[in-house]
Amino acid sequence: MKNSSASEFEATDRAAGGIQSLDAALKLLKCLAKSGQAMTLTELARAAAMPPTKAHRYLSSFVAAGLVEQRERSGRYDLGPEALTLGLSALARTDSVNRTADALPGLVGETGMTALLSVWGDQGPTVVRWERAASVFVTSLGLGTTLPLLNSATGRICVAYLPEAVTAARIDQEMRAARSRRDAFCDLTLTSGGIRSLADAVRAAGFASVDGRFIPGLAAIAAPVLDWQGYAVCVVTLIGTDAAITAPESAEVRALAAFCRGLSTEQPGP
Amino acid sequence: MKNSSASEFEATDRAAGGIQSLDAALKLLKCLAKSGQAMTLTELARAAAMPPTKAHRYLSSFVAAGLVEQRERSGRYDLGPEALTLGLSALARTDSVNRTADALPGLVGETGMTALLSVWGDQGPTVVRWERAASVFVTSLGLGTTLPLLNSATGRICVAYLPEAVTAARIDQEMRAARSRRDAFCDLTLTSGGIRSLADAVRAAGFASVDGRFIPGLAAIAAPVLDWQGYAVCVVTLIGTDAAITAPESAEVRALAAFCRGLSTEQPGP
DNA sequence: ATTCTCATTCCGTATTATGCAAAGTATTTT
DNA sequence: AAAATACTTTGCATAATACGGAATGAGAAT
Repeated sequence: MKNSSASEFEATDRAAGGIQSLDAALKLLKCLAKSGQAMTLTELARAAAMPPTKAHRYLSSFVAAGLVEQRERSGRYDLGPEALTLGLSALARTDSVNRTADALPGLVGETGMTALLSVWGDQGPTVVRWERAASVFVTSLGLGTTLPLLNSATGRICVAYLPEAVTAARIDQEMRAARSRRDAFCDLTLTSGGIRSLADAVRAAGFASVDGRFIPGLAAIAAPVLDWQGYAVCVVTLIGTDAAITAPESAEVRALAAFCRGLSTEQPGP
Repeated sequence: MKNSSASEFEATDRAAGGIQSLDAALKLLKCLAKSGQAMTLTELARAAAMPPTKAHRYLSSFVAAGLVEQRERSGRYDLGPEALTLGLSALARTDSVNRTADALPGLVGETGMTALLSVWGDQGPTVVRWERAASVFVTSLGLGTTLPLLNSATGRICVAYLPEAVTAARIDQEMRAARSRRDAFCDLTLTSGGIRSLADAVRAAGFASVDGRFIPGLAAIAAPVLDWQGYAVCVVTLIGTDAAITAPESAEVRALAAFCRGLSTEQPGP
C-alpha cells in the first residue's frame, strides 16, 4: 500500500477515520455512474486518476458483488443489477416519493391520462414510475428514461424548483447542444437570462407544459412535489395527445396542481 | 490487516483478484440496503458479521462519499442520497429488452427449442426477435407479427402482467370477435370475470401456456421479464410441437422461469 | 448519581493493497 | 494474412495500511 507521492494533496478526498482503499473504490464507482455509459478499464482509470491495474482490482470486487458488470462482448464496465437494487432501496425510504407513487393510480383514474413520476439523478430527471392509462401511445419512454431539462415539461419543473447549483451543469450542456444544432425554441431564448425568466414563469404558473416539442404530437404538463424548503423532491407529469390540456385552467392542470399540492410539505407562510 | 480466524470460510465471499476490504465494505452496504431501514452500528456489524470497530471505519468512508448518511439524532446509519443517484444511473442504462434479446441464444441452447421475444405494441404483443433452434418448422410467424391476447401464451402473459387499462380495449375487441365467431375456448369463459381469473391463474403459476389452440399442433409456454414495478417489459415464449412442455414442472418451464427471473429487476423487499 | 450500552478513537502488528513488469487477448494496420 | 498496437489481466516483492482489542467519550435508563 504505497502512498507513493503527494500525500498532502490526497487529503481532500480522504475520509477522516475511513478506509483509503474504499475511498478510492467509491471514487471509481462515482465516475462510472456519472459517465452515463459503459466504460473501458483505461477510460475509467483515467477518469478516477488511478493506474488501470488498480482500477481493475477494484472492479473485480465490484463485479463479484454485482454492483458493476462487465459486458461480454466489449469488455466494458457498466453499473450492474445490484446498483439498481441499492438505488431502489434508497428510493423506497424517501417518504414523499413513496406517497406520491402510491397515489399516482388515483390521478390516472381521475384524469384518464398516463402519468409518470420522475426524480432528479445525475443524468437529469429520471422516470421512476410509469402509470399507463388506456390510450397507450409512447412505448419508447421506459422506466429509467432521462428527460431533457429545457425541452420537456418535467425538465422545466426541475429548472424552476431545484437549486441552480444542481441543474446548472446540465442546463449548460443542453444549451450548447441546442445552439450547435440550431434548434429553435419558440418560447425560450438560450441565455442564462432566458432560462431564468423561464423558471420565473414556471414558478408563477405553478406548472410547466410542452406541446409537441419534445415528442411531436405529444403534449405534457408537469408539476412538482415540494419539500419544506420549496425544492422539488419529485415531479409528476401527465402525458396526452391533446394540446388543450396545456391551458392554464384546464381540468387536467387543476387536478395535477391539486394532487401535487396535497403531497407537498406545507410551505411556511410568507 | 489480520485475517485472524476462519480464513477458509471467508473464501466464499472473496472475489478472485479483487480487494478484500472492498468485499467486506460492500457486504456491509448490502446488509444496510436489505434491512430497509436505518440501523445502528452494532446491528449492522452483527448483520455483516464483523466487529463494530471495523464497520465504523467503513461507514465513515461511505458517509464521506454520501452513499450512507448518519441521522443526526439517533446516530443510526441509512442509505444516503448518492445511493439513489447511483441507482438512477443504473436504471437509466437497464434496457431489459436488449438484455433479454442478448441472452436469448443461451435459452435456446439450453432447451433446444425455438424462442421468441415480444413487447407490447399498439396492436398487442408484437414479436421483435426470433431465435430458432435446430428443428425449424414454424414460418408463419414473422418479425413484427402481433399475437392475440386471449389465444396465445404470449398474449396471456400480457393480460396478467400489464395494467388493465392497457389491455382492456383489445381484450374487449377479441372477446366480441370470439363470441361472434362462436369460438370455443376450452379453458376460458368469455366474461370480464373469466379474464380476471385467467390472469390470476397465470400470475399464480408464473407462466402461461397453450397447446394447439392458436396454431394446431403447436405448443407454447411464455413468461414475462418484469420491471421493478412488477409490469412486463417483454415476454419470452418457447415454441415446440410436444404438448408435454406445458406441464407446470417440465424442464422447459423451469428453464424459462429461471431465465425470466434472472432478467427481471429484483423487486425491493420489505 | 450511577451503571449500563453504544459510538468513536488510539496504537502496535503483520496482513494485504500497491506499483511495476510481463503475459495474455482483442482489434486494427500494413 | 501477418504484424503491430492497444488494452486487459495476472504475478510478485515491498511496505503501507487495515485490523483487533482496549480505552475514551457520549447518552440513556435505572
